[in-house]
Amino acid sequence: MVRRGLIDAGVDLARHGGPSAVVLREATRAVGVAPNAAYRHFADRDALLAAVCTEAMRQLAERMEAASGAVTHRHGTKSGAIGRFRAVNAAYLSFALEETGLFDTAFAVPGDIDYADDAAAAGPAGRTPFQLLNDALDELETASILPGVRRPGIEYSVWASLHGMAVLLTRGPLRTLASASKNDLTRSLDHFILRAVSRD
Amino acid sequence: MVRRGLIDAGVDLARHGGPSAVVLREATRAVGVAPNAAYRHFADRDALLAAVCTEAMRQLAERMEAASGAVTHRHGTKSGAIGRFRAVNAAYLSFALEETGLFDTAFAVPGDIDYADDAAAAGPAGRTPFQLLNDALDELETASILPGVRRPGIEYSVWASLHGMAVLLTRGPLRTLASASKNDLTRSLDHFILRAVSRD
DNA sequence: TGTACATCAGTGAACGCGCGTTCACTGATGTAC
DNA sequence: TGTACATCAGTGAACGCGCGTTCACTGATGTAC
Repeated sequence: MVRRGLIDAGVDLARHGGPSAVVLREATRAVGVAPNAAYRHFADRDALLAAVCTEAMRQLAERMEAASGAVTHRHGTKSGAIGRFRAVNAAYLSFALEETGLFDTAFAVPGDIDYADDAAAAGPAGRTPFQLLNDALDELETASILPGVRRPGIEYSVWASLHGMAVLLTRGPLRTLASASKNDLTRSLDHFILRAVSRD
Repeated sequence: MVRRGLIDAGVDLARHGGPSAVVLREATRAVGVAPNAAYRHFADRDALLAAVCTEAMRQLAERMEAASGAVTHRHGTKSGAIGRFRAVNAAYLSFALEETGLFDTAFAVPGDIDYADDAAAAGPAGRTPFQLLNDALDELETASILPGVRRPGIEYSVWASLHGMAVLLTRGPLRTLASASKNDLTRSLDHFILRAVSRD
């Protein structure tokens, strides 16, 4: 199916060059089809890009679900809650570092489109990255690590911390740091977040 | 002077459309000069863009310096330290929200150029945004609010939190929120950061 | 079973666009003797 | 004081590029009667 091929080709372009590398003509070239054939499947270039963005978000969700699922401590225990929270955070950052082009693309939804359709941007377990972060924070609260009064809205602050470090380390002024230094900074951020989120 | 005019025109373009709007031909048009005249002053389009980026960073520094300077509490007091720290953080976020194009551009230095030249990217008091954040954190430590053991490297975590919120609110999935909601989120982040940074 | 017709994915050629950049040039300004 | 020359900021015209998109089309597939 050409439609699927164009999206896959777009993802491949995005992986190496970010959202601006998702060039309609190049995607059709990869599929081996005439440039205008794309218009059978997408209204225009932005519609193709939107599909690629959603797919990139889905791959991020997949990574985060896998990382969370790999933590075997029982649900509701302190170690399980902390373990899953840290795993989800670490997966977000490692996806950004290892798949910078896709990470950028996941957040480059064109035009006025708001959140990508939740179902399309979710991993196999049906959860989006933002939902997975919320799940982990809920479990921290259940395990009495995060006080209930501080729970509402804290997902946005945690998300901002992760996202900002991701951007600074991959496209921002810290992008030229050696990877050992980058690891130091992500570890330091991990402590920072845990401290902001934990009961004293 | 044409050079200065091209930079100013570039800043104007960046203000409305971000770094990709810094189009060499458009800048020469604004100055009223032939397109190739730009090559008397810049090696190529990236060199012009780099100059515009540095200028954008300088304007951010200026805003942060002004915000910090407006806090009148004495240096070294707890209220002064907290006041300046919060002022610097708030200035970073309000610059991002009010001058989104310039904010993006400040961090879009092209090619392999690392930090912009510190002197060129500093405000009237000679401090860059990153230095101003460090100054504020140093004062928090002096005022015994931030324990010394936690001081090293914490600037990166604070920076990441601010930067991430800025990106999410201006270009990311939260960009469509009403400005009242955006204010709630920045206030919530303020508490989050203060908690991570304060002695228990 | 055969004929007529609609549907639809893909073709081939072309379009206009604006970009960054290069070329050979002009004309004003400063400087050496 | 005048002449010869170097410097340098800007001109005018043109280049190749690759893009997104439109046009009229072909040919295979399915369907109604």
